Amino acid sequence: MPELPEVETVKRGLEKLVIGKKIIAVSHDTDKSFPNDPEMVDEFMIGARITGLRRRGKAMMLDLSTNYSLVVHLKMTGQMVFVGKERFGAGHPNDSLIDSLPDKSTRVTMTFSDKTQLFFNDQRKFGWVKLMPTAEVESLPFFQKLGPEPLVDSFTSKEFTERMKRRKNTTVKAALLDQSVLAGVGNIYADESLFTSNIHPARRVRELTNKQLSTLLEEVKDVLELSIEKGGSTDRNYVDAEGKKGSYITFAKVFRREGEPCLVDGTIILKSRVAGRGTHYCPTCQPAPRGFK
DNA sequence: CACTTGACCTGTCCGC
DNA sequence: TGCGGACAGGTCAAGT
Repeated sequence: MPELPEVETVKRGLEKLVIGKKIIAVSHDTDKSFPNDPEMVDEFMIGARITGLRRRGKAMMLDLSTNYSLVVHLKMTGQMVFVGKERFGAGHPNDSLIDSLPDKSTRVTMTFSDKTQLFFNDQRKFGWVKLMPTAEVESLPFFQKLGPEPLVDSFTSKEFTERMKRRKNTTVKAALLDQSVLAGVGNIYADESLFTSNIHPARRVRELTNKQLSTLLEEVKDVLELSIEKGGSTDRNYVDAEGKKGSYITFAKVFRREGEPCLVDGTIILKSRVAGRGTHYCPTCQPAPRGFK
């Protein structure tokens, strides 16, 4: 679920809410979500203050005053939601997700010295929160394999093209979703950027021109930036650090618009399966390769 | 090595 | 209403 813009939105929200707070208690329901040695937690997490937040790809780090960090991956259904002192209470006209936390999807609960709390909720239990020395974070296999950040200025279309061409025999959609090529693009923004690039998702990377690939990178950057502006996409589960939904999905041109008219030429948007994922496209704006069913 | 597929989980939706 | 199956935004292991 959460791709780069969603994780970035959560990170920015948490920066305003939890920096400087002191953790006085932590609990979890399954070790899968919080795979940490209890002694390490006691020594380096309890009593620590949160000093900063970082994002890398779709992962997020909460740095602690002990020189340890909490590395968080939300995977498909993870949420990091802060609950401050003001709650309306369930059933109140202004209630929201935060009024019912913790709930049955709560995997990790952190309590701060001012009695506010941070919840890691994750319906499907794919996500995790790992405590480790800050200096060791980048040695995790996940970060070792991770490609460059698309939104940093130093990332050029030349480098993007070279990296995409390492996957020249696969579909362009599979290459975009490959986090070792580029960090942070998931299913929504792959479909959206391929649409605005007029490239069919099932095209092989090897048949794309350098011009098409540099256009694709520009479209990837644009769609990620627009989505960050809109607070991310809420298709089902995603919420920001305050439990609020993102609005990008209402700007999506193809994602979840199957059966509706293309906003460019009115052709009905189709959905099929490419790279093992539900894939949305306009059959006239994005002509299919030969043999595509 | 490059590439594809299934597994990890829970919940929801759709057809019968 | 209930039941079975397909599907959901991500990654990883194991297969060819």
